[in-house]
Amino acid sequence: MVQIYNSLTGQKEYFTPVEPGKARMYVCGMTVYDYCHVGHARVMVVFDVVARYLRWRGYDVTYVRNITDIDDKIIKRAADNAEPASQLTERYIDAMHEDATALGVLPPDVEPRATESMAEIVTMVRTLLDNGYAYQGANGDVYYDVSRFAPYGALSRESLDDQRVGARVEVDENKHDPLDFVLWKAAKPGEPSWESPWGPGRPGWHIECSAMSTRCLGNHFDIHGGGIDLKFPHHENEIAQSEAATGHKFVNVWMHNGFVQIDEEKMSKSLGNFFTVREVLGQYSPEVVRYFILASHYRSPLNYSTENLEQAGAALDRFYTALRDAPAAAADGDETFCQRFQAAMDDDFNTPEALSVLFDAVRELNRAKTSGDAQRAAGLVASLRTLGGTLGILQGDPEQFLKGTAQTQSGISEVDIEGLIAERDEARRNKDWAESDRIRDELQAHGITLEDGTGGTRWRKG
RNA sequence: GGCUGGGUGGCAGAGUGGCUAUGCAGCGGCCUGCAAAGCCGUGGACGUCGGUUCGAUUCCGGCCCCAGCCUCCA
Repeated sequence: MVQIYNSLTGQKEYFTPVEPGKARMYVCGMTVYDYCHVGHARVMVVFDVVARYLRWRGYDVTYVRNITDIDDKIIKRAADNAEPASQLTERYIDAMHEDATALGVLPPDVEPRATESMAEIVTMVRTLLDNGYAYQGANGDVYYDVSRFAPYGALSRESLDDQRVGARVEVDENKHDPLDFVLWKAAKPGEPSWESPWGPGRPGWHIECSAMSTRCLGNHFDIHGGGIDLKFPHHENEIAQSEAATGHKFVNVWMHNGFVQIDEEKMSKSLGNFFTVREVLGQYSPEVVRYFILASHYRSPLNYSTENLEQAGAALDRFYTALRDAPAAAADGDETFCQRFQAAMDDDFNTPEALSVLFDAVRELNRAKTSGDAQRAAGLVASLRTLGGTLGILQGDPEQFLKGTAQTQSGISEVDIEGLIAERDEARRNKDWAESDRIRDELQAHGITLEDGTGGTRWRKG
């Protein structure tokens, strides 16, 4: 059985869906006013693996990942650019989809946008007002009254009083309590707005997720995920809004992935120490980035460094070297490795452990290849490709992966490489080892490594 | 100050009350013209102080240190 660490209870729990056989999952996606950075990539990859794995385990998964396409930052950025907000968001939504596709992230089943969910948002705000969980301030904004929701603080495990002690929120005379938060924000002149019973305005950040998730998945669903920085206040507020509005339990399992860090510090837009996905993909293949993310457990911090990216590349080289020259995958994989892999993944999606199982399979595959046991090798290839598939890796052509984008990076074309190899073959036939080694060194200087095998000489990057 | 997670061998990173994690790097061997790749073998670890236990890196407690949240942030 799959076990998942539930942030709400602070422990691993066996996954028991609301509806047997189904898994309904909502993940907080991006606010689209800029390019995705590696932190966003981590969320996308991590929950992509959760969805893939649950499907592989036989669940009928509905995966919803929203897009926040209206908020203060978007408005500000659009104003700075002197362009309509919608034009700005369209551009970054396209960019996000490109990044996701490059990283092998499968599209979610539903990708709702805040601006397309206004009816549900307004309805939910109205319900909260009608039920006495919200009030309208003198400035026209509608606020959630935190004191009315008794379980407030359950997710962050802090009482209201404790939170007020450390509160850094600005004093706002429109609010009854500093911890109250905006549900509906009245529009200032020139700002994008939507009609509502409280005048033209836009939704607060938290309400849109409550509205979109319950609209797409029902009042009560299985998994809600996002970065750990969303735990408070965003997710805490979602619970307060949703449960107060629907009267139902909102979410069973809360999943939060850890940060990407740089030099032991959180990568974030506010700190400015971030790398965008497209920057990184300019230097490393998407599969390397994906492997780098999965080589750490999703709840741990992930330290971004060139060294760690290089290590991810080296690990994939080993996989693809084993896969190269291997027989075609058999119909069935190896039972033992499959079980070990499943046990690792069942334990709160322990991808590092799962990868170690795959490495053990690699050793077996290399042995089988050496001993000429084609049947065994074919079974192991099947295991690697199927199990790798649930992680979204090892689906490529080995030769292509190992040669990489050597031509563009090393400044030497594939034709030239082949030419030099032919020259070196000639030298080797003449036992001119000096010339042979000279050519090999020359290629190595271009980042090309040669391997002399029984079937001739082959090359790879690295 | 409150709350969350952590501190594992040269690096990355899992895990376990007594038995090899895994990958990269190192060392020895096989293979090779020499290499590379691969295989075989091998060294090296669990922040600190106490406690529980026949035995703790693993459980409990104190302490130290790190990261994060408490304000927009994946």
